[in-house]
Amino acid sequence: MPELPEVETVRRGLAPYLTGARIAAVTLNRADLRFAFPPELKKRLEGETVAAVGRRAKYLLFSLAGGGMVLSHLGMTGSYRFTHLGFAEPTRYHPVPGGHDHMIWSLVHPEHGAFDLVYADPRRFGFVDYYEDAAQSPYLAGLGPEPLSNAFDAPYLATRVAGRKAPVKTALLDQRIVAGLGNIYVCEALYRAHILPTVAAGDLVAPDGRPKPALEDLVAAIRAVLVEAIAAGGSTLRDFRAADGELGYFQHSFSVYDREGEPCLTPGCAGTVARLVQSGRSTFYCPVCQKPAAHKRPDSS
DNA sequence: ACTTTGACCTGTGCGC
DNA sequence: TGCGCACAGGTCAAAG
Repeated sequence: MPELPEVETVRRGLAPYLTGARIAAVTLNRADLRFAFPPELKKRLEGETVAAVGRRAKYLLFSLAGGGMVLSHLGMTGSYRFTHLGFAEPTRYHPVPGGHDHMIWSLVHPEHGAFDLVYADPRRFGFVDYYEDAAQSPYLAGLGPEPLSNAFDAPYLATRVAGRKAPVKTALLDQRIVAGLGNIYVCEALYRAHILPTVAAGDLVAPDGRPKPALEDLVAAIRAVLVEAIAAGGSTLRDFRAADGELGYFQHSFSVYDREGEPCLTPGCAGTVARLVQSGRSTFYCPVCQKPAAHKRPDSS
């Protein structure tokens, strides 16, 4: 479910309540998610204070005042929510047996009082890990740059995909090349840049190693879709605060994703959105206005 | 070294 | 209304 914008939205929802909160108790309702909970997790967290809530790629990073760090990945169906926020009296949340509320932090915040943070994950593709030092996490090692950072630009991307025959769709899903994109936003970015998902990634690079204009378009499109999606997620945070709801999912409208058979939304394009399978994942695209890499932009001469 | 395929799980929506 | 099947936003390990 969650790609970079969703995880960032979760982070922004959690941060105001978690930062400065003391973790009074940790409840684990099963031994594992995708992987086993670290054996020391409960002991290390109880009594600690959350210093910051960060994000890297699709990972949430809870930094503790004592120096440790909790890393959390939401998998496909993971979500966080608060219960009892704003209640005058501390009230413990008791999950339904057999449900999907796998981890609960009972928190006390100087401003917000006592409340619970609940992690739910029906498919259990998510996981939680703990490190004394963030640098120890193998999940963070080897990740590509954040797509919204200055380190991610067309020349960088050109160096990473030069000579690669893999489809550009596949390359963009590779977290070592760029970190945080998933199936939806890759489809959306390729659509915006008018690039066919099946194009070999290396075809976006000129023989001299510099990015072709199409690759520059692609980088700009990636940035734009992410920025817009984060902005859309931000609007759901108001609802979340008001409704004590779930963090991890928000309604967002997509231009091509999951629109197979519907008309292409590009102005003047008469195409119909098509679906194909690449590396076992659905790709949605417009076969009319998305072109091979060699195409020239309308404004180029 | 590279790329593709299966596996991990449960829930949902569709066609029959 | 029920049943079976295809499919789901991610990642890792194994197989080609």
